Amino acid sequence: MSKHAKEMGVLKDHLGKHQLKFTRQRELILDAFLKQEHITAEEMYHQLARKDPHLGLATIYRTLNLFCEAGLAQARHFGTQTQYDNISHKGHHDHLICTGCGKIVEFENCDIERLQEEVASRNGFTIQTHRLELYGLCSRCRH
Amino acid sequence: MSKHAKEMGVLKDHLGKHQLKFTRQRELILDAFLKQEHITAEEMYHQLARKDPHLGLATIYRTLNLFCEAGLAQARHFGTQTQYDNISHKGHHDHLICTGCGKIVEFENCDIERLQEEVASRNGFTIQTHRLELYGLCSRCRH
DNA sequence: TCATTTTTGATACGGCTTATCAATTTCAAC
DNA sequence: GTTGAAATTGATAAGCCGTATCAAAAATGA
Ligand SMILES: [Mn+2]
Ligand SMILES: [Mn+2]
Ligand SMILES: [Zn+2]
Ligand SMILES: [Zn+2]
Repeated sequence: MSKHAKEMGVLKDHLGKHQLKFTRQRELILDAFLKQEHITAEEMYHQLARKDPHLGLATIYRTLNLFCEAGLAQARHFGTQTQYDNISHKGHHDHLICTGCGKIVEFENCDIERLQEEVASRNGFTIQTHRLELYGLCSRCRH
Repeated sequence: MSKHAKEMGVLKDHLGKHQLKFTRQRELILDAFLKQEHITAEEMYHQLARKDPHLGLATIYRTLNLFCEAGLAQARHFGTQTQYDNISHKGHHDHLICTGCGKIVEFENCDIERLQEEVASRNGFTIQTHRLELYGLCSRCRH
């Protein structure tokens, strides 16, 4: 049984339901993706260049977006490039980002979430999504 | 005494401190900018085309970025284009954004801010900036 | 195997913003 | 008010990141 059997199953389910095909590239990219917490398309392109030098960047983008549709990934626009967040085994969370070294720390805080709902309803809004990112220096970079 | 004398003073101070010059374009753009809460460079370009058809888009971008450095504006990346937020007479705030009509509502919530600090320090971070955006439907768009 | 449909990879394109650079304007010193 | 160094402007090229295009290749299932 492969290391990522469960997620591979999620992907195959999604493919089956949408008349999409299971390809060598999709398998390769999923395997690499699941080893990461956050990764950009470009980073993955360079990583995978060793395993398959002919894998195109467009395929990486297409496939990571496919993972988003399948619920395995989520696109996050932190800096200039899109980070694909591996949410296969995680619920909702927000991020702390170090402006020094780029380190990303995940966190959840129900109190903040609840206050967000309060702010929204006070203004007559119904929240669909939100983004909360805290930018600053990690302990290592502060010194 | 002009309507925007105070902000014009802030701009002139900044110019003086940085060996920059006071130009007709900068005055024109500041006047238009201060009448808005949030505006994109493109929107301002079209608005000002009537007053000065030769005003270039690059000048608008440059000048809005200058206002950011002078502390009069703040760039916010809500959607595809950058919104320049008029903060000349406002403190820090976050935003509710309607995904239906694009309406933007500003809010402040010290409790959220305090919890953010807690999360950060618990993780060894010192916050420099943050972004909090709540996306959803306003009361009008919900019905 | 065969036929149909989807996918892939190379690359052109597009939206938004900044860089480039010659011509113009500002402004402080005469 | 002239002058001249320095900054600014406007037109447009370039850059970045991601998507669209399309012919060739691969996958599916009858
Ligand atoms: Mn994450
Ligand atoms: Mn605002
Ligand atoms: Zn760091
Ligand atoms: Zn609305």
